Amino acid sequence: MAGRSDLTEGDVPEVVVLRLPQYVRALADLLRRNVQVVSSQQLGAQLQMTPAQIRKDLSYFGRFGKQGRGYPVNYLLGELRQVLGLERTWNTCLIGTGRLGRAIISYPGFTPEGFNIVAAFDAASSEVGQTIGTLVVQPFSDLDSTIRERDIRIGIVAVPANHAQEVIDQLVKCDVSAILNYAPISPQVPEGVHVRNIDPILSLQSMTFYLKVT
Amino acid sequence: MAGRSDLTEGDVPEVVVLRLPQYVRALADLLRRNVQVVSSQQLGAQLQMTPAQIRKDLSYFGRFGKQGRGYPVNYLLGELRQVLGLERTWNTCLIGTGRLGRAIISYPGFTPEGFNIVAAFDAASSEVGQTIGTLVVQPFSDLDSTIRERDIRIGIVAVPANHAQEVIDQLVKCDVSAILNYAPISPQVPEGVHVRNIDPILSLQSMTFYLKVT
DNA sequence: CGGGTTATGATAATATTTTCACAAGTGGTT
DNA sequence: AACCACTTGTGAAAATATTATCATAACCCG
Repeated sequence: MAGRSDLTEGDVPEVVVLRLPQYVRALADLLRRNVQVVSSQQLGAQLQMTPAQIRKDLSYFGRFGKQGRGYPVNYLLGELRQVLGLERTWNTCLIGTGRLGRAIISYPGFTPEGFNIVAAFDAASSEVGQTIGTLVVQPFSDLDSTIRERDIRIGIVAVPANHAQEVIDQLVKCDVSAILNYAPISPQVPEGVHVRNIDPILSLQSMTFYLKVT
Repeated sequence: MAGRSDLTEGDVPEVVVLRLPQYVRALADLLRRNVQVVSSQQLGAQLQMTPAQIRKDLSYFGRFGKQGRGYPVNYLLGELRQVLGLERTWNTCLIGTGRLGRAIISYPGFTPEGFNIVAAFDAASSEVGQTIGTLVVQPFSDLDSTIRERDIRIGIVAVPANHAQEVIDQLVKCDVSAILNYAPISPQVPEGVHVRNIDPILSLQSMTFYLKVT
């Protein structure tokens, strides 16, 4: 017991966890601009939140700032990356190599952030065997063995809506407990499995509510 | 005063508005499967929420159900679509015609939901004039006039991070008050402007928090 | 080296959101 | 016509989340 971490994951509210990556990104920006120290005030202005909220969020994980000064950007960034588990890389697999799946594979933003798509799967035999970038599309029958061999903990789902739930069930069966879902459904998953939906339609529809009046 | 609507947009919590599109989608599914009536219990099971929450949410907008029966699917769907402003189509414009922007244009999911991308803009003169699908890429100098002529109320931002804020500022200046932002930044916008960020990296990073332990 | 300034971290006060619990309505059955 | 199984809508309570406050620590500067 070195005395460091008492960061009890269990009792951190999920809303807080959802905000942490934003802090990480803001801090990385500041670092790039050579800022050494930042106050909750400044961060709050940048992210459009109250300073109090930022301080409260951070206080779940430790005491990173100094009174009268603010937070050392580099140090806080490192600590938050630690907390989020970003100081390593994560292997992911993609399911569905249609138009969307291919766009995801060729999206250059994942790798620099430590997320590697190391396998791609598709149901269509016409897709299987094709090369996309550096990946060869595999059949579903490979799913379980590949996930375990390559220690894949995150699945990215890009299949049509009518197949998404079964694909997600498959992933869960392979002990994948983090799923980034691009299919336009609300997946049902057992507790302990985390899902984030990427769904531009829902986003748009929640904005038209505010537009409709005028 | 016909007596119908007292749906005061102002005091509906935003969390509720964010959930409404999910209800709409679930109901559309049910309708497709020819289900006539659904209870909050069943809807809740499908969406993994509590029945109480669903009833409470719906009650902000009216009384759509019948005791002992549940909600008429078709009727409730129509009402919610009304509430969200989905009984019309919305013109949108896309800014940024790089890899991501092109993928967005060719995504077939927007049109059936009533969101039409009717204009595309890019800063690069090499892009301007090119044809993507049915669109001709326009220069930024056209932004304001096109937005007003075509009554565009929604902007879709797919430019690199370092230009996203200025593009968003531009859109706001053209009175666009709903922005779907694909750039990996936290945009700053005046109040009254609505932003939804599509950001797979943030989504992934908020899941690794729960994975990191094991 | 000490007074002035600043901004944290902790806690208290609000505000918001979710859940609970139940009266009351519905439709079917006997 | 009385009963029953079911489910809504809604106040009230409980749980969460946000914001305000403030004592105190760290730094700066003359």
